[in-house]
Amino acid sequence: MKRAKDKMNIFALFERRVADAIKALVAEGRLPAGLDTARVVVEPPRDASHGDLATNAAMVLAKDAKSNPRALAEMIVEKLKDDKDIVKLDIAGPGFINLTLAQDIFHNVLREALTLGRDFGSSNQGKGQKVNVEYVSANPTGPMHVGHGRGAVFGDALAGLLEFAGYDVTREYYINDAGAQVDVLARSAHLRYREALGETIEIPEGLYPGDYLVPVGEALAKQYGDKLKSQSEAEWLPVVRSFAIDAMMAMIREDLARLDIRHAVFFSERSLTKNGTDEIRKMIDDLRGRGLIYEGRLPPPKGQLPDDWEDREQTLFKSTDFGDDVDRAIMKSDGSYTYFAADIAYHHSKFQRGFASMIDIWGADHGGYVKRMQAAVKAITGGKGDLDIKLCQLVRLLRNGEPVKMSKRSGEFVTLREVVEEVGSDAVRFMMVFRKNDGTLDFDLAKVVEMAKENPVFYVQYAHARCASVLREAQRVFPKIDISAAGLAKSDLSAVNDSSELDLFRLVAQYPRQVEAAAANHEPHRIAFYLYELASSLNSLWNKGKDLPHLRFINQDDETITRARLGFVCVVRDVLASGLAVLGVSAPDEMR
RNA sequence: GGCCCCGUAGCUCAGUCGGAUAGAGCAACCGCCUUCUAAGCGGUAGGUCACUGGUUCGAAUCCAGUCGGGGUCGCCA
Repeated sequence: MKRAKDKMNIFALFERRVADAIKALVAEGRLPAGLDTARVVVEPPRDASHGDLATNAAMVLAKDAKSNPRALAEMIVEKLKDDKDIVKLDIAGPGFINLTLAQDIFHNVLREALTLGRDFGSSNQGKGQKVNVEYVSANPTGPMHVGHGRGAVFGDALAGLLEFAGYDVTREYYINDAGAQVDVLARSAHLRYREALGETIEIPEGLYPGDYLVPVGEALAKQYGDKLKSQSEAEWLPVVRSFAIDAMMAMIREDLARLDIRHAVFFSERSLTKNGTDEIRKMIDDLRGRGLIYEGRLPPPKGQLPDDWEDREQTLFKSTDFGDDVDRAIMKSDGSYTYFAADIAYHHSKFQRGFASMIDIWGADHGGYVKRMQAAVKAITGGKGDLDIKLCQLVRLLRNGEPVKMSKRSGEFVTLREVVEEVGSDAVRFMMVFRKNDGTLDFDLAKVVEMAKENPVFYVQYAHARCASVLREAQRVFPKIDISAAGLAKSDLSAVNDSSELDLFRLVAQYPRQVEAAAANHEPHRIAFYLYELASSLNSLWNKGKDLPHLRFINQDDETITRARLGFVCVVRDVLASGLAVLGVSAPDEMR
């Protein structure tokens, strides 16, 4: 299987052949040994008239080879020219080598794509390496808003992408159930509890006013009667807190499920210090033993000084040893741990669970926290762990270009659930990754449900439906044709050779490469843009059949050509379905 | 003030670990569109890739600085 997958990636395939040519030249003594070929790439040329593939090998190696790029290119071309899969080699510009491939290559790619089906594009890039993707991690104090939704969708799409690229992915959620905010939640819920018992209550400033706690209060009343009413806060708080956190997490999980997001691990911050074990203490002691924890004073922040600033000795982590700008506090003045301290222990737990590779998805407002967390991971893993942190910028919710604001239910914001209910999971999921994560995103509730090319969700799904429709129609016209992928893999594809068809093939052949690049850079948006491009290419070809009937996918008088064209229609359908599946978006067979 | 992110066509944005003549959608203009599933297809026009300098055979991409926008800034989470 591995070999089949690799063979599918023509860029990787010819990268090896170029490398082999260089090796041969070294063996013959015509090039010096020890050349670094890491920067050699084979990529699609910007301009299709330059051929199918281009390599920078000669330019990259010229200096070390003590040669000039064009002379070197000629040597490489000489080695490649006997390759039967290459029909044309040009040296162009500053020393590019342009390769034009035999059409067979594309036909073979198509045939193998048909054979692999949904596996086409997947790879062994990750080699089964364990990766932990932590995302959402919204505080369990209320419903999720649209910003959470972006992180949720981004994280889930990235997880799916990495799985497709051969990583062993664990989806994880960190429940911040230990800070002061969950005490506030408990007090807010307790008020709702008293309300459920018939009291008239008023929610003071600083507590959570949202309606969503009303049912929690009612549930508390049902379970505990008036028992909690006579207790002191010290008595009822842990009970109500735990109850309310569970209720909030149930709500959040329900919201996530509507987007088909399901984490494998829910890790509780509180569990780090439960039942007599204190993982945070252990971690601090360990770091202290290595001289990375000390009592000291931090310089005051520059610029506007906080009102309550006072110079004070603190317990600090020496994050500056690992690239941070200042050392960071790990104990509060009342002796409790900071959030950072718990987070260090949490990431230590990930590492101990076998994740040398960790990815965190955070909101952009946590940008100031990145360096210290990465410093901490370096410290606790001895440099063996890698933490990539992807920041998701704000989502601006619009309706026909006008900002959407406020929601009664949540108390302050439009909830994610409301948005998913209005426009559907597919629109939310696709649009949330139709932007780079580090740019702000406009999400227009009206536009994402339009049936038009400017709405990418629709456009891509429609292209998939069109392929499915063509196959259905073909089955009607030619009942004898086996329209399954396996059946179409037997088609004689050599008749498909119109230039616009070959353009589409080139795009299809890029899919494995796009997946690898997207996975390597942790950028799922590349898949979304690729799918849009593929949909556009298909529709363009479809439209050509209007003026040039001989290019139509179904030709009633020619079963051979029809079989061949159905082959690539099937491949395009499957690539669209595959990419959409990676992003967690459905691929409908018809648009209604 | 420190740190992080962003700055690409009128607007919204892509741009391959540095590669050839910088792309798409929308808007504008021109043409086509009663098709195998309609919601489109083709074309024209539109650019000092914020600015300056550096590295390089080669920079939208890397580095330094400047300007502009956003975020963040000792114990919140």
